[in-house]
Amino acid sequence: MAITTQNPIAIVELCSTLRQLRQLHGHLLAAGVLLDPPLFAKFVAAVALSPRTPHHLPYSHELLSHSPHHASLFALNSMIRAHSKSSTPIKSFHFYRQILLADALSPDNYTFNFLIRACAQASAPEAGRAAHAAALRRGFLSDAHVQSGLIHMYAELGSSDAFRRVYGELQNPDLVTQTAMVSACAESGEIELARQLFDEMPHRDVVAWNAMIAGYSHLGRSREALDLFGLMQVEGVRIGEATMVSVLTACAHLGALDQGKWVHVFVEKNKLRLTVTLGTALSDMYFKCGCVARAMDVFWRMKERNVYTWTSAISGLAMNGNGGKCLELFEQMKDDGVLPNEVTFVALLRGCSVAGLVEDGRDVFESMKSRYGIEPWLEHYGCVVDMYGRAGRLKDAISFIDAMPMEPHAGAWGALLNACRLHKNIELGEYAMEKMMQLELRNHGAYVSLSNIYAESRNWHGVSDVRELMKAKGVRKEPGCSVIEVDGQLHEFFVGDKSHPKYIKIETTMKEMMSKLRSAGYVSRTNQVLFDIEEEEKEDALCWHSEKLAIAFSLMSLRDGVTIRIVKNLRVCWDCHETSKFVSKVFDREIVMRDRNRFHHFKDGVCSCMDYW
DNA sequence: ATAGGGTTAG
Repeated sequence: MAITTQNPIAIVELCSTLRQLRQLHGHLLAAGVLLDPPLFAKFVAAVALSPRTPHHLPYSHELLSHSPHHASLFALNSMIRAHSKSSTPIKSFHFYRQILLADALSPDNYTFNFLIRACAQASAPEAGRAAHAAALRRGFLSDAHVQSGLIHMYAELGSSDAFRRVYGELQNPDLVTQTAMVSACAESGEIELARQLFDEMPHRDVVAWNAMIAGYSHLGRSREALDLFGLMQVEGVRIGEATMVSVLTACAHLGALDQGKWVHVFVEKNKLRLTVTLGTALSDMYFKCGCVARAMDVFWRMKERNVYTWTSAISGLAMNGNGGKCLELFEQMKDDGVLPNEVTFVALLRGCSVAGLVEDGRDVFESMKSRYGIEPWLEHYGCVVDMYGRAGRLKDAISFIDAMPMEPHAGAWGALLNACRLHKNIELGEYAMEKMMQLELRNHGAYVSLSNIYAESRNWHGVSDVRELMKAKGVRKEPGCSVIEVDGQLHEFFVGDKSHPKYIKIETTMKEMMSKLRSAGYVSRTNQVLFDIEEEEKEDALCWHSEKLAIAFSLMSLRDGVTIRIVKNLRVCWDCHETSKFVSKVFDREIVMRDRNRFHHFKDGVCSCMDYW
């Protein structure tokens, strides 16, 4: 590496190994650059905050402890800041004490801001209250960023009363503080209050808009997030990278491909740099819209990829049923020197599961602990159960559950139950259901799965028993909802929904569609279709599942050859799945359907899931 | 010289 002393700080960013950092340090030392205290402080700060080096934090600590006379307030504040974002935030207090112990130094507003954020990151209420008290004692509570930090911290700690009190005591809250309050209210679920505060703000900058948009996005209220983004453009607020990230998240959640593409064009037209965060959000949006090729294209165009980027891609491939590619990507991730985390393994195991790669999956699960020192979560166990079950190895699945070191959760039994549905094992299915109900009485998905097991084996008594049970336990099925996008406009359909302005035409189209499908050999299995519907509606032959309504509407609205893209909130039922297969053949139309778990790509009468889901 | 908002899975 060629080293100049022109801009030592920028070079820190380029180092990706501890050796390179040491080398750089040696060169700067030899050149006498680090004799200048401000530059030394900057160097330490850059090392501490350098995101690319795994050992940057201990190394910056080492640098600092070898030159105590250089430990300026700036350097120590930087250490507190760096730790506040790390996995060991509580170490911030070590540097806070160092400031207190140094005769020539005393903490300032920056110190407390970072310290308070460290407490939030550490979820440490006692430390947080101590930092709050210290900031008060030293007179820094008038600082907007300290206020903002406190509000953020109490929101993070789940203490709604506390952040309201902090905010309530202020006479004239600054823009920064108001924004923190909006964000805190949204985070604690009080989105309406957040919106009210937001609307009442005399000035709203980009950050305030982003906080509000992210608030909606976080609660899954993605349409409101996009609506607000529209308003933001009307007001002429300058749109930046962070805005785009929030908007892309909302698009991904909704499966709003047209709007997502618009963002992509915007990013390119305005020459926004494809940073890790923005690139990841963009690639993830394409994955969640079922556009694997575009997603991978963005992925490989990125200059830098971190664990989020890789995990998003592995998970995206798994969702789209490309499990083999997941493992390939995992190898490339390792070659790139990026360490996987818990979430990466969830994605990988799901990939092995959908691809039926049982042996690989078992190796992956084993390597988690042995090679990466990662303790599996309940989710990981659930994935493995799903993997065995899906492959038809129900015995392996059940003995895996029995061998779990902790109490199996409802998810593990749920995975087994789904496997029993796929492989038509009533006896084991009933057992799994029983176990599941001891843990989670209100999981409507379990009831539907069990009912489908009965239905597929024509056991009508079983079906009605489940219905009775649901009624007795007061379990209500979440209403099925499908969303499609036509010309950038989102259309939402519920089960038996007749509220769409063009419903009459939808109904006609639907009838024509179904009769064409029937003459092509489609046979319905009404028992399953009707399970989700209320008793009185059962008689009504026109009560269609939301995805069927969405398909009929697409056929009458979309030009020939345009892919139908549907996002569904629940798992797709057998009948709608069958219908989609036939539509793809009879109407020569590709359908991409995202359900609760995965994607179904229908083409020429075949689904990418090979009828296993 | 340092401060706010955002990314992954379920």
